[in-house]
Amino acid sequence: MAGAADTFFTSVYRAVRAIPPGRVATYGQLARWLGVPRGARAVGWALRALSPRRSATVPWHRVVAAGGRIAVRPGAGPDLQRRKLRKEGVRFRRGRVDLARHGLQP
DNA sequence: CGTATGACGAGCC
DNA sequence: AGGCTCGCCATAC
Repeated sequence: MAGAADTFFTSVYRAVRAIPPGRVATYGQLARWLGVPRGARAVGWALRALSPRRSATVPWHRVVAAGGRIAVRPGAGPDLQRRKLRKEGVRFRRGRVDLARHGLQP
């Protein structure tokens, strides 16, 4: 059912939207969902391409790097993302998300 | 169509 | 533990 409009990017956004509040997913995990086990970087590329307007409709802050680390993004520090997650009740452990507690499959 | 890019990940030192 | 290198993938040019 993947039409021309249903690109990899679109799939990524849809997957990210499926992440429930208070939980997080890693880039690699999302890549697996999309059927591309080693496409973590591609997922990152998709989120990077997210326009400010679009980012308002995609819970990008629920996507973290392996080990619960906050990936370094261009033009913005990790503070914003940490704040958003914290607001959803996500706990941090030495600056990293506690995946055991907030991961998709706890 | 070949090269470069990047919000990654795993391995190695 | 912390930092560097290499591999992978989907776009951009």
